[in-house]
Amino acid sequence: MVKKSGPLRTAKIDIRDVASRAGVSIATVSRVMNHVPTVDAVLSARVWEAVEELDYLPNTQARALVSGKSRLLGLIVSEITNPFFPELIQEFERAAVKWGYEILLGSTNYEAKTMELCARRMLERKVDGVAIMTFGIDDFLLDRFEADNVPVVFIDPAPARPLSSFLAVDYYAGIHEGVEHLVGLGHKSIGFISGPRRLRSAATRKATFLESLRVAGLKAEPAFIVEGNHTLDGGRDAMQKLLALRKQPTAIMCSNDMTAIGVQHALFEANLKVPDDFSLIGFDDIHLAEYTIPPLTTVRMSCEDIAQKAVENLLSRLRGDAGGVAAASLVMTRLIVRQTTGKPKRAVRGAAASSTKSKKR
Amino acid sequence: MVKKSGPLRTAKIDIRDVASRAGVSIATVSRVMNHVPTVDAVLSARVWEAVEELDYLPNTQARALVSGKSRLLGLIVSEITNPFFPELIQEFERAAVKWGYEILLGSTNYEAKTMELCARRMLERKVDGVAIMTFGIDDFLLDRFEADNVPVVFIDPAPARPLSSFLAVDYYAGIHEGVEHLVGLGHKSIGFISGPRRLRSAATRKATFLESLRVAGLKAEPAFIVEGNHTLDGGRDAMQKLLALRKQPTAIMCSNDMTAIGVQHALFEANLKVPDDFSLIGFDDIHLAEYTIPPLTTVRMSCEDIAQKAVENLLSRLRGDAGGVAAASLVMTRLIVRQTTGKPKRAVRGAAASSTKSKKR
DNA sequence: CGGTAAACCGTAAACGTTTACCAAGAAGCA
DNA sequence: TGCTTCTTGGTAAACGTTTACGGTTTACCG
Repeated sequence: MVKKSGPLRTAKIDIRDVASRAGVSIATVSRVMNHVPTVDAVLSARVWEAVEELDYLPNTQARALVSGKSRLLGLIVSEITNPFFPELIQEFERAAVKWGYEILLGSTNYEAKTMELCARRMLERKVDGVAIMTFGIDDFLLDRFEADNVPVVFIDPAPARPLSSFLAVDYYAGIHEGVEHLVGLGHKSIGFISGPRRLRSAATRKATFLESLRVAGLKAEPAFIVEGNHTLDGGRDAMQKLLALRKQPTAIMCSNDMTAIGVQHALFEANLKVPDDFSLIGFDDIHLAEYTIPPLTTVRMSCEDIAQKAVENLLSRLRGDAGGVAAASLVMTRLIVRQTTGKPKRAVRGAAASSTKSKKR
Repeated sequence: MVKKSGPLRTAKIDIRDVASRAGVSIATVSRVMNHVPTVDAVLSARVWEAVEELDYLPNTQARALVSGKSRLLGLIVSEITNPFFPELIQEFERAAVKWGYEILLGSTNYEAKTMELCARRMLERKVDGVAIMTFGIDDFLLDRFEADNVPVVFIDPAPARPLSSFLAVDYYAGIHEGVEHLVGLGHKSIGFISGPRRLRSAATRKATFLESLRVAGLKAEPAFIVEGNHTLDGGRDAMQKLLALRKQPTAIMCSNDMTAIGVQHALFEANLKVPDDFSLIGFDDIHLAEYTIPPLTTVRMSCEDIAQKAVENLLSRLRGDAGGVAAASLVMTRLIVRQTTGKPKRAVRGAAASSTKSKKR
């Protein structure tokens, strides 16, 4: 507010300006700014006053250069354009700032080349830790992180390495619940649209689905398992493949919600109804899932949970709590029943029309 | 690849290591890394070789500290969770990396306090320029950017200031096209669901809508103009308000696509059909718009265009091409007709059922 | 009242680059 | 051959912080 501090110099003000205005040394200013407790209260007050008056902002790069800590956390995701990730990013950032960290974002678009670029940026900007929320990473990149002593956390099991750790997701709970729900409704042939092959978590989801089928006493029809890529287009295309089949499943589970929305669209174009003609279950429970028409039954995986656990994991290792290699934290999943699941057509006995109306929330 | 370089030192390698391995001075290494042309080809080759062998990555913060350029562009958006922004961000980043820049992301969530924090981060990290793609910013923050000599670009007209500039969006073209389309179908009372009041671009969209109505010879019914907030929930709530009205519009235009999707949901819940009971037009044309059920008629505003123009604007001013205050570049909008618009119920003469089927793409 | 310990603060040396300036060698010209 | 002019590489001084170290003051105890 005080403007008398001079002729509004265009030159940026630094710690020396603050020091001289407060009548102390730069070391003291630094200590005050870093909340070092051993500085006298009156000096501290003078410093803060000077900081206010001069609108002083410390230079992050100088700080990072000498201290060796950037207070930056890297976050590498698959595709920022898939709504699941913005939700994740938001939570991750929230968790990070709570501890005084900022985030550096990277999006791989499922390309190894881009992943390498992202990793390189993270290294160059000297992030203190990295969360990798997409497919696996080449070993030589992990070597680099290790060489620079930066901890890494993955989603889903990753190769055991000195500085890397992972978050375990209990896919089984939710997915199993999903097929049980379908079986309970009378479905006997259930299709699955997977994610991109390279994405580890997608592979796990598919394997878990297969396992659930087995447990439920159904056997998998290979033709009903088709590969998607976690996008709207991929879901649409995959469903079209399924529709081209002679014999078709009566229900479809999808590796993520975007795929399911693509499926809904394919069905709409084919003039088919959900859940009358096909039952549909997604995965992730993005906010949008509540808003599709009809609202999507899906498996919820809390991205808040994931984000929090990821940064906690990273930070605890930064504090030297070590351990870390094994992941203690388990992320839960569970089924959210909305309106894309119903009895299969062929199984319908009497009350055919009423199945659409069951608005479970 | 070559591992003989020593016992895999955990210490990070710096420019000195490269220099000594290549048998040159650090100045030469620096020159090589920065592609300064006056360095001898054979030395240059030796340096690159050493860089390869040592996996050397320059320290960005040291670089930035001394050169005064961070090669970082700030991007402040409203809400990362609104799919329009990820698409924007992706394009912005693409454009930035093309010129060797990286981006620092900030999301305000429509809160002035958060905006201030974002701006502060940008300043601290010493971004070379900032694009502000959300509501206006407090003057004192602009002062800070000016004091630090960092150029700013806004979307939509902003106060004229030495270092700030803006992108002009031709809202009128698309929105006018939208109401003309509706009028052509026979609609006479058209409602509008706006964005958050504080968002300048939202205010402009609403004003433009009103202007288009006037031009079309219709008069605005105040009760049909309701405030949303550019989210799914906001759209749903706003539509519920409209549905509670005694007399209702036959068509609704929305300030963005998320709002329109919320509206579709509200209509679905009320067991009303689009476009039979209500025609609906969105704004933005996010990728998802093609996938709603039915697919959304909307006004396209190319975020690729916006992103490219924003970084070009920033970079040209960084290069000192100056000028800049006035925005030469105009971003166009145009209507994309899909399946949420049709004749109003009351105006339907004979072929009522067929209107749904007109699949224009 | 003298001496020791504790509490604070300032000086200066890092941190890893870029870059202005200078020196040395090569090449061209008389 | 000797002098000038390029060319090219190296030396060293920044950049804005943090922090180890040492020095000065104050407090406390005998």
